[in-house]
Amino acid sequence: MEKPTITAQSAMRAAGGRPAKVSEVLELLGRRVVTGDYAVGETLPVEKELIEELSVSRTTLREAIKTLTALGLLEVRTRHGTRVRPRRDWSLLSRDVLRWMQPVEGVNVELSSAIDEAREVFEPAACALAAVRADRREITRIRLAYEAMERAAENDDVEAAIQADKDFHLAILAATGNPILEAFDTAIDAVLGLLFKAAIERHMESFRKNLANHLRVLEAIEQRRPEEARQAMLDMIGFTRRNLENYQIIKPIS
Amino acid sequence: MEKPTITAQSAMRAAGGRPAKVSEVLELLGRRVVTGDYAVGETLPVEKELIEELSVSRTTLREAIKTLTALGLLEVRTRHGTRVRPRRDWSLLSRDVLRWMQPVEGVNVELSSAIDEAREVFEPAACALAAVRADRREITRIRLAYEAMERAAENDDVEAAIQADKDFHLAILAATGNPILEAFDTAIDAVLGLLFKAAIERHMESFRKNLANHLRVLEAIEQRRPEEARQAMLDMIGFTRRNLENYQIIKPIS
DNA sequence: CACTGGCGATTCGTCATACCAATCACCAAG
DNA sequence: CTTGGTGATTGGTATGACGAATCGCCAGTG
Repeated sequence: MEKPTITAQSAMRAAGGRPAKVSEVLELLGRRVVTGDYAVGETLPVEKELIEELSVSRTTLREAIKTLTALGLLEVRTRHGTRVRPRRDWSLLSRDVLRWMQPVEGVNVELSSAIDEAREVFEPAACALAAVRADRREITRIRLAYEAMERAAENDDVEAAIQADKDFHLAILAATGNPILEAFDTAIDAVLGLLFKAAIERHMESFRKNLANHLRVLEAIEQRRPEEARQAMLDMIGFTRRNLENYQIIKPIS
Repeated sequence: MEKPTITAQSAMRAAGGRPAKVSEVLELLGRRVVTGDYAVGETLPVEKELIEELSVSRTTLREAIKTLTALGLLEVRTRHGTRVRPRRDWSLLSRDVLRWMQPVEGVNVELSSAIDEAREVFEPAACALAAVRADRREITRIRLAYEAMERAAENDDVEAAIQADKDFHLAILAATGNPILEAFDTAIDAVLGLLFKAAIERHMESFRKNLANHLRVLEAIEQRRPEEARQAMLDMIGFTRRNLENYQIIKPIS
């Protein structure tokens, strides 16, 4: 029997405050899968073994596996066991999966690069849509996020800067009125935090310089100019990308 | 107690051939949620009631609910019951959720329009990436799909046409080398089938006219010309969109 | 020796029951 | 009216059991 590197874990706690055993098992097995402790195509130990190793009941184990199956990580076949599905079937936009794919500390360069590349594809388009469709409330949300960024820059508050920057992008996505594009908010929320944190901590000044780009985006949306909004976002992402590449948080486009 | 419109169900069968009760319950509850039988924010009946209504064990019910929770449809809180989460939390790229959102026959116009709009955003970009990164095997797959489209056009084979058209788009997505963009393959696979079917059945001639557009895309990718590939895909989607709008399969852009 | 048939072990799917912990509703005591 | 207790409700977990399909092994047969 193998010796998975992920053995112990932090005690997840549900809303109520209980230990929430299922989520512990879920975290543990989820990480083992994405880290390759259980390789793609490999068959996991049978239920009995996992029950003994994890010291949980079959009920708990099976509920955790059900969740992993729904996330596309596992595939259970009666009498054949539980196998790890190929990577392309994983729900990469799920918060849990994204979290498991990050190393314990730091960022997953491959994944972050892919997400950043995807952002370049759909965020400019999202801006253009937002410029056409955003209602007053949504525009206000974008503006508030921008103003929070300004305050954070003044106060040198890294945490607030990250949060406000994320909010800015999430508010634009929400303003597109397209539920499919909005599905990316998990990826943005889960990863931009890590990316921006890594970048801003290294050099707060670049965050300040980027404020002007954000303002251009905001004003273009307010003035209902989709093409300007698209271009402004494109410029902003280019600026950000150069920073992230310099710090080797993501790798350059091939 | 309410009377959900979804009460009976088709007998889902697992790989082996058994009834697969969990998937029956999953289908039933999933549809009730997306159709609004259980409205957003509403609390589902307690476990005991559902067990009696569905005539399944608690184990089976809970495993189905675990899956729905992983898909973002439900939220379970100890002592407070199971509630339907807001729509923006649903995993819209999941095959199951997409299927549940389609009416029993026909297409969901709102959803299809949103997916088509998203396609216009990322498929041209995917083409440009594919033109840069696709390896020989991936290009071959795209070409084979195109040739299958030609054959289907000659033979007036609607089913083959739909399948080949889907393959063409999926092959391009797979050739981007970006796992995030590839996550859309479920949406493409689940919805293009319905859209194209509805369109091609109405007018096979438009499928033939669209062949030239596909060929342009293929050749641009083979010749490693990203901008041409992007433009060709943009033209193709514009052509398709006009058709779909004419047949009122999707609604015009607002 | 090669093939056939069957028995038993394996493994996931489902069920029934029990107990726990947290919370809520309600009522009695002050 | 407030306080405090008390039981019912509800989801979380643990067990033990049975079923069905499959696989491996081995005895029986030609």
